[in-house]
Amino acid sequence: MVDRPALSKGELNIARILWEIGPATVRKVFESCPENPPIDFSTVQTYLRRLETKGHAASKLKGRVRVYSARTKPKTVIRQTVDDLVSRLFAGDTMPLVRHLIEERDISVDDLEELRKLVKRLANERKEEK
Amino acid sequence: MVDRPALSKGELNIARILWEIGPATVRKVFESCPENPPIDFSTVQTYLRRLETKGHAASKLKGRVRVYSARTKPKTVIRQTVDDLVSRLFAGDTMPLVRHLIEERDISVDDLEELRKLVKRLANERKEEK
DNA sequence: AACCCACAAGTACATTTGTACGTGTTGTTT
DNA sequence: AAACAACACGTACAAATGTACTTGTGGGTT
Repeated sequence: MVDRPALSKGELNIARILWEIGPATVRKVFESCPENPPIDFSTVQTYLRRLETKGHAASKLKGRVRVYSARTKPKTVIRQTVDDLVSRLFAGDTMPLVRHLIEERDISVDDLEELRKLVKRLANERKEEK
Repeated sequence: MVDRPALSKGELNIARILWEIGPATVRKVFESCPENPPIDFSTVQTYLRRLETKGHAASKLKGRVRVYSARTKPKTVIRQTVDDLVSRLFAGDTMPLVRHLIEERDISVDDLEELRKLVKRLANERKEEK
């Protein structure tokens, strides 16, 4: 498990697109970027290059174009990023963030219901582990 | 509601300390920093200065020392930071992060119980709103 | 053949961030 | 008074980041 350098905000945006659309040329990624804020083709190119440098993407020349693909899974990067956030904002404690999310951000009734089930399931799993 | 520039990781660390210990001199803040990794007194000083520049802290000379105090509440900064994270990692959708937190990070049985109550309470509040 | 286009690859550059040093000033100790 | 300690304040500087331009090359078009 190599420890890759963390992704910056900009890099992360591009990585997300790459995860979403799968292996793609710079142009494809570029075209998948949101219109706003506008971003330059070569900026995308730079981000992809940096992603590769950091080990989060790989690329290969196919004919005359370079095709990039993700080398890290969303889950991994998400975990790293969230770990980082939790440690910085809440001294490593998970619950305050969970509370913040369900209290401060609007969660739909359906989502609440889903949460209820999820909590229940986890509580059960815990019981069995014992 | 002024929109202050976001805090960098380092600045956030210092801001957290300031929130925790309240108005304090550079030295106080410095002494409240974790031993490890070691940080220089003047690094702390710089962070505090930058926090002030960005409007997140205020300071006043008391006699010969400068006393810094937070100008933004944890809640505000937390909201901003989490907003940012959620938008970058999950395209603005809250639930995936909640799921990640309770599934991927170890939550104690007690915390699960607390969550259960919290969800219940919120669900009730929702019902009454209607 | 001459020209144009798309793209790779390298380079550029201002800003932000992490980290710290140097200088001057003012109380404190010898 | 001389020496020192504790700070404020200004400055420094490398690395990371956001953003983009330039140059060269090979295929497609006129």
